[in-house]
Amino acid sequence: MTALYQDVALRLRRAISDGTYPPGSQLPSEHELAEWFGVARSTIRHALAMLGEDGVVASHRGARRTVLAVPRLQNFGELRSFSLWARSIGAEPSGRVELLERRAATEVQARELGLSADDPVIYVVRVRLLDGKPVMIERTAYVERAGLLLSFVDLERESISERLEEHGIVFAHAEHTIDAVNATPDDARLLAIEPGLALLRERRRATDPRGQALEWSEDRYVGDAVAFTIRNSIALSPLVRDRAATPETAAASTTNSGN
Amino acid sequence: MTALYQDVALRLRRAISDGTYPPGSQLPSEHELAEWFGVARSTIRHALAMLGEDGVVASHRGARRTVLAVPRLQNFGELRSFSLWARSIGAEPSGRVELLERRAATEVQARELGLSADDPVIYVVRVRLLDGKPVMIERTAYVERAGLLLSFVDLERESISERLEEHGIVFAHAEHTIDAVNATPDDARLLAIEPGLALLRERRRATDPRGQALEWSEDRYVGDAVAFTIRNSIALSPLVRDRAATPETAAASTTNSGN
DNA sequence: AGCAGTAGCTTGTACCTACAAGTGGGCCGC
DNA sequence: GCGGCCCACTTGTAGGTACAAGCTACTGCT
Repeated sequence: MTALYQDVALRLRRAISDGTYPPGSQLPSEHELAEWFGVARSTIRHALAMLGEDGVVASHRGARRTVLAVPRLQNFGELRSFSLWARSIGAEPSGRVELLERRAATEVQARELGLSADDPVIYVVRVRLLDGKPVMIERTAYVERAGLLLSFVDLERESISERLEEHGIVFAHAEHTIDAVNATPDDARLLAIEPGLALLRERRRATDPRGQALEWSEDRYVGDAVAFTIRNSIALSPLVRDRAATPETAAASTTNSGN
Repeated sequence: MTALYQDVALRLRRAISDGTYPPGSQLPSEHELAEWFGVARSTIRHALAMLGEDGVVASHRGARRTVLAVPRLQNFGELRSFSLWARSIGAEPSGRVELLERRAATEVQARELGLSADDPVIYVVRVRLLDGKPVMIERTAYVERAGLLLSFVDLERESISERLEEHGIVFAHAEHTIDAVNATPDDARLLAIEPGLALLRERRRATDPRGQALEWSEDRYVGDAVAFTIRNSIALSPLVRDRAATPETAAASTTNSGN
């Protein structure tokens, strides 16, 4: 079912996690690993490449691979889904729907979702809670195809993305832009915090496997509740530093209705 | 000099950038590309895998690859180096050193850099400016090996990382943790902003190719000047959502001296 | 003892074959 | 006309060979 190289990668991950190859130590050579696992060197290399992408091992021509860090288990689903993430850290997620309506896309939404002006979107504002404490406001515009399925979802308790996947809507790629904003009076009310507190803002565009946009979201996290972590390296750097939020998106996102 | 697959990847990137294969369109098959470029299919696959890691193309068994987005040129160096990044967006970077001293590592610094308690670090506080406007405070602890070379660097004008690489100190991996904090009075004074303004905080641990820690830094960006962007996908997700800054690091980083 | 040169090991690159798994369009029958 | 089936095409997986490039440890010379 799963590919051989994925199985090998998983077993290597486990070997690193359980201390067989602690951070700072060197891995056996590709040749040795291939012999032990009974696979070709190319398969071992494929598996090790995955660990390299996750920043778990470093490699250099001529020298054996070095273990950089213990692998983190978080996957794409946990990143996109608040519910999945919450449960993975042992907290109880819940949600409170502030707004749910079908309406014409704003200019920003149309551009980000690849729609024409005034095409309809499903707009949802939810406050997300961890163990009953509000930690995030989620203002999401779904394309009609995905959004219409929301009527089948119990938004207060269920994970939207989990249910959508059951209906054949699969989130496969995402682009996240992260900056910091002060809480507006509206934000403060919804999150039960002081106005002006620093919030971590994540604007996210998620697409299906074909690259068709499915949602555009503006999430605001309470600063002392959540952080994002990225690993990168010379070989692989998915993180980009940008200049300034553009004025129109900054202005458009200061109210509930303008996202 | 450069590897074949890197050359192919570059040419494909350019073909996407210049509109030959616009976002949403489909790429030629691996077979066709291999023939056109005069290389093996495995080489084409290697190149396409790189584009996939950058979120530029999506691929699925059975169907041709889809172009997701125009590639961004930013590389690892531009992410680590404020100077390189600034010049790449056409702005003039500069810096103002507020503090530079050799002193014993704090508990946090020792843990992050893999040092023993009271091992010395070189601690630098710099305000970074874009076209003369302060946008970031950088509070960095260097391990002695790297930090001692700082005496050769003109900190007001030059890029630390560029000069260190000339001396054989190479930054190869980094782990970034991003959250939001309100500007302390100290931050506000250094950045010439109002206290309490939302700042984007990036804590960064960078290592050499072997995984040996070189620096631990806490950078604070003015929220409306800089944002970070990440692309990820089901296959590759270097981004991780974390719970809360730990109390000790949050407390330790509220003053100049405590980083 | 100390140093330089080298031989062997290790990873990187490039090529190849073969087959599996999944897509999509065209053809055929109804 | 329309729906279902099938086949050609496309990507994914797994294996292999050969050689290049770079590191390390050892040998042997001074």
